[in-house]
Formats: sequence, structure tokens, C-alpha cells
Amino acid sequence: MSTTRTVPTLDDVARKAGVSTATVSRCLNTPERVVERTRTRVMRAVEELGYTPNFGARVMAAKRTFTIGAIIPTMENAIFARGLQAFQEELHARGYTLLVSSTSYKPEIEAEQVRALVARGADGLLLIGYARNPDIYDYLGQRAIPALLAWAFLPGAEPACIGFDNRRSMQALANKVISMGHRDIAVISGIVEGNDRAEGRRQGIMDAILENGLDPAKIPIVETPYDIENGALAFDQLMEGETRPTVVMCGNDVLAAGAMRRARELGFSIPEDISITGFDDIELARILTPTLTTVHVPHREMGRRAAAELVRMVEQQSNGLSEQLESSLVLRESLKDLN
Amino acid sequence: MSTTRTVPTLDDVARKAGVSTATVSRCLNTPERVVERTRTRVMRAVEELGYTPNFGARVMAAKRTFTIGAIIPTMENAIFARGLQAFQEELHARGYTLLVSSTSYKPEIEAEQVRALVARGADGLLLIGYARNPDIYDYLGQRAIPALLAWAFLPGAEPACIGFDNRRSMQALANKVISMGHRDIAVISGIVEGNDRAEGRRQGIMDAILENGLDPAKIPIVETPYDIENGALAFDQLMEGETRPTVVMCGNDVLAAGAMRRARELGFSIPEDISITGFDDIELARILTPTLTTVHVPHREMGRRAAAELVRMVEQQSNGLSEQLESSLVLRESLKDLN
DNA sequence: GACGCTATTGTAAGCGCTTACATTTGATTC
DNA sequence: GAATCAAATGTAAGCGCTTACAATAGCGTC
Repeated sequence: MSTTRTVPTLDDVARKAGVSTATVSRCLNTPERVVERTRTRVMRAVEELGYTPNFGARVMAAKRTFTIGAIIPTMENAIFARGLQAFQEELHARGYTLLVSSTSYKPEIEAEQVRALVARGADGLLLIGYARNPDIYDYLGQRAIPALLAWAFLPGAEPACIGFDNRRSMQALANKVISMGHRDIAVISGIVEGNDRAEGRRQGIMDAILENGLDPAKIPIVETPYDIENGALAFDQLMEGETRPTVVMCGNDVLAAGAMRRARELGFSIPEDISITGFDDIELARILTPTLTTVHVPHREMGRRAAAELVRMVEQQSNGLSEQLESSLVLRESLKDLN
Repeated sequence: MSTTRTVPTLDDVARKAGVSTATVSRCLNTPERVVERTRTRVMRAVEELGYTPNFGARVMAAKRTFTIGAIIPTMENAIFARGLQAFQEELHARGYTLLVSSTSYKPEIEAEQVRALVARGADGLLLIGYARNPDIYDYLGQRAIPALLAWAFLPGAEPACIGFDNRRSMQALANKVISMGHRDIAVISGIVEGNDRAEGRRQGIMDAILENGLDPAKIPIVETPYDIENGALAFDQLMEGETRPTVVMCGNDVLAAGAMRRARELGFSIPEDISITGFDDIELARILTPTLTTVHVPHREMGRRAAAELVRMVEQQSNGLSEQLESSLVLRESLKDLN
């Protein structure tokens, strides 16, 4: 296609500066090991030739790519988009670049994605939650690729995780709901299979149910993928039950938004006729009418810390330090106090 | 699983399968050039050893990374998150991996990001909009790295772009607004500097104003970063003007959500007292109360096509083909017909 | 000036893979 | 069964860089 667009190599620079390739390499990587006079001469040659090190060669020789991979369910969920954005910014600030892959909530394809990112030379990996095939950890361990989990927290777990306790957080919300006099609770849960966060949240509700002496068998639960439309459909399903719940607790804000929409379409007024709660506290929660009671999660903070910790693990070849972040209840209009 | 820290190489696989390294390489890269019997034997060895090709070596030998870089303003805006998700999925389906970097709407740091991604070996680059320092194109041209623009469309532009005409789309919406009897129009625009999409949208409104014989000088415009909170503040600002607008046209749905919230807080009922419009048609638009009149943009489709085209450019070393996608008006409750 | 030491620079061996080219295999034809 | 030719496989030369080790230069001492 184009003509002889010869990209200059280390050799060219060395020749032009009248030194060996080793000296040029040292000028670029460990300048303090080269005497000033030589260095300026080399740097001028680099400048004049417009030399940029060849990525592949450098990676092969140095065995580092300064690249970190992240595998998330999807960027379309605002919580991951937000966290990933912060993760990327922090990575960038530390001289790393982000490789992204997504599973679309299909845990079975995660192993392949891990391999793909490792094959692309990721120096470290960010994974979501801890529920996955243990082979993945073997694979990473064998290659000495550090991995860090986020959006979940399990003390003492391997590998390290940076996140919050989904179960406890949801339990706190459910306790609050119950303390407000709600006894007929219905649940719209995300798909639990292969998703420990969704599972934890559901269990958290059950924990509170039991703790308060209510009958867990009487709690209707609909399980559906995180999606507004599914939230609406799930609400329909719940309304078919014999006893009408006074509150619908949803696995995340997105489901809650769908449920809320459908509730209004069916003529319910919220929270007078029925209360609705979410989880995550994405922007949507403050925009909905009525505003949504939910659990606030510091997604950005999580992304930022995860980046910092992962870089540390890569550079010091150390094991990760788990870190628990605090979530908090955000009481807004969609939850009515029955007392 | 073994716990040995030795990462298997092509050589190991070759030895185990009793073939040459060339044959193993061919099994991985051009399987059709290897007879079935040999291939299965090799693949079994690959499997058993848990072999993954060394990235650096592969890049150096093949001069390809199978990696595509994308530089977007931010993943926190749902339109980019959504488009990028589709972009990544399509890339993945074609055997490529996505490198992500973001500018946080600071155009001046884009050049640095381009260099960083190129230095990481990106085979091609996705950029947003066409407003940027031309040096960037020189740099990419010199290194023969194909680039494609998205979220904007400018016929005949270089490099190629895949997107829609922001100006025309907004003009269509504005015309509709005017045809519904609105004469007092106020505008909340995104920051125009270095953002051709925001600029196009603002111009589109002006086009319609002029086209309909209204006085452009009488249109109050507030320019503010895309953010719910800023939408609310901008609304406040507009309400300080002497004549109250009958409609507030916003540069995107996020600003509209903010404006709508503030309007309600101030006691306006929408659309009876004041109409509000957005742009993008993100999920939020259907969830807001009232639902938001906006311009639907096929973000996923755009991401998908951009990936396909960019891969084509990389693999065929060809220039990109621009492609215009259609946007469409979505009339919902937030816009009142005054006729 | 010879000696010993350190700071600087050079030499060259890989790193693990792809691929041009060489060789072998095997099917087909006469 | 030999000849022919295409398909399959093997051989080995790099790709451009880093770095261990070797060589040299520079400097202070005696």
C-alpha cells in the first residue's frame, strides 16, 4: 500500500548516535546509568528519528504490558459503568491502560474471557464477585497473574476483594422496612445463579425475615434478569398472588424502576398503596417519581481503590489486601412508614 | 492441576504433540491448513498443558495485537456505556479486545490518550466526534493506524465516521416543537467547546428557529456540562429571565432529567406549565414522570457497526466507509401541543 | 607508570512466536 | 510401480527489545 514507511528501531537510533543498542535502551529505561554526555546525544537521535519503542518487542523482553484487564457483566448497568470509569481513571493516572471484556451475565463464558485477556498480556485482572469456576484461579495462579475481586466482600476470601457485603446491606434495608410495619413483603430478585451479589441480597432479605419472626415461606419471590422491562413484568406476576404485599423489595434500582412504572400503570399510587425499594442508588433513584428508597453503594470509590490495589499487587508481586467499603441506607419517598 | 510456575510455550505443546512448532502455530492461526488428525492431537496437547500464546511474542512476530482502542468522553454517560458495550461485544465476536481510555470531556488530553493507546499496540482506534487537533490524524497516519469516528456524521469527512447528524436531528425535534405552537423556547446546551455533537444540537435548534421566522436573539441559552445537577441549576437560571419559556429544549436526556426535577420542585407541572425535551432516548426517558419527549439514537447499532467497520479497516488496510444512521423523534408526555 | 577499582559502554543471548521456504507425504495418473 | 503434483509438515530465520556478562575507560594510589 504505502511506500517505504520505515519505522525507526533501536538499531537506527544506536547507529545515528554512534552507540550500542544497549546504551540506547538504558537511556530510555534507566537513564541514571548513562553518563550525561552520551544521554543527550542519544536523546537527540531519538528525537530526530521520531523513535517510539516497539510495543511487542518491549513486552516480550520486559514481560510487562502495563495493561490491566477487567471482566464485568455489562457496561450498560450504570453501577459497573460508573465503577469502571473510576477504575480506568485511576489506572490511567498510574500509567496503566484498561482492557475491557464483558460476560453479559453469562458466568459460563467468563473463563474464556479470562484467557483472552491474559493472552492479550494483561498484567492483572479485575473480576466481579466471587462466584466462579475455581479453575480460573488455578489458571491465573499458574501464570502468576494477580486478580482482584470487586463489588463483593467476603472476609478472608482468596483472592482478595474490594467491596461491600451485599447480604448485610440488604438485610439492613429489610430490617428497616420491617421496622416500619411492613409484614407482607414481596421480592423481585436478580438472577441468582452464578451471581453472588444477587444471591447475597436475596439472602439478606431472608435473614431479616427470620430475624423478625416472619414466615419466609410466605414471601413471594420473582427472579428475573436486571432490566427495567423485567422489573415491570415481575411486578405483574407478584400482583397475581393472593395477598397483596405492602412493599416490593427489588434486587437493584433498575428492577425497582420497572416495578414502579408498572405499579403506576396499574393505578397504584406509591407509596400510599404500595412501597418499593431498590439497591445501588444510581442516578435514577433520585429522578424517579416518587424518589426511590435504596441502598447507597460507593461505586466510584470501589473502582478507584480496586485500581490502586491491583496496581500495587502487580508491581510488588504481592497478594491483595481485601477492603470492605460501607454502604448506607437512603430513605426516600417510595417507602412508606406504616406505623 | 499442577502447581508448577512454568508457563507452557509453543515448544512444550509441539513436543507433547510430537510435531513442530510451526504446525502448532498453524493449528492456532490457520487451522484449515492442518489435517484433522494432527489438529486434534495438537489441540489436546494445548488443552492439557493449559497453553496460552505469549502476547508479546505473538505481537512481535505477527505485528498485530488484535486490540482496538476507544477514547470516549466518559462511560458514565449511558449513551457511551451502551454504545461501547455493543462495540466491545462485536469486537469480541471478531476476536478483538477493547482498550478503553476516557477524556472526561477534556479534549486537550485526547492526544496523549491516543499516543498511549498506540503505544499499547492498538491496531485501530475509535474516536468520538470530529472536533480535535489535526495533529492527531497526522500521528495516526504516519503510523498507519486506522481510525474511525462515531457519534457524529459529516459526509465526506476524513477519517470516516459512523453516526448520525446531530444538527439535523435536533432541528427536526425543534421544528416539531415549533409546529406544536411553541414560540418561547429556552435551551440548555451541553458544553460546546471541543464537542461537535453538542454544538450541532444547538445549531439544529437555531436552524429551526430561523427557518420558522423566529428571532434567534430572543432564545435564552444556558451552557453547562452534561449532568443532572447542572440541568437543574440551568433550569433555575432560565427561570430568572423576563419571559417564561413554554418549552425548555435540553442538549441531552440527562440535562432534561435535571431540568424536569427542578421544574417540579419549583411547582411547575409538566407539560401543562412548561414542556421539556431531551436528546438520546436513554432508559431514563421512559422512566421519568412525565415520560420524556426526545430524539432516539441507535447507540447500540452504532457501536456494533463501528466495530465491524473498524475491524474491516484494520484487516484490509482500507479506508473506512462512512455510514449514516437514522435517528427518530420520540414524542412522549413531556411536550405539550399548544394548538 | 603500574595497579586496582568503579563507572560506563559494548556484545550477544535470548524472549516465544510467525512464516518463507524446504522437505516429506500421499493421492492420482499412466 | 514410477512419475507427478498438491497438501501437509518441518526448518530455521528473524521480529526489536532487555539485560547478563564482558570489555573498556577513567581515576585515584602508591
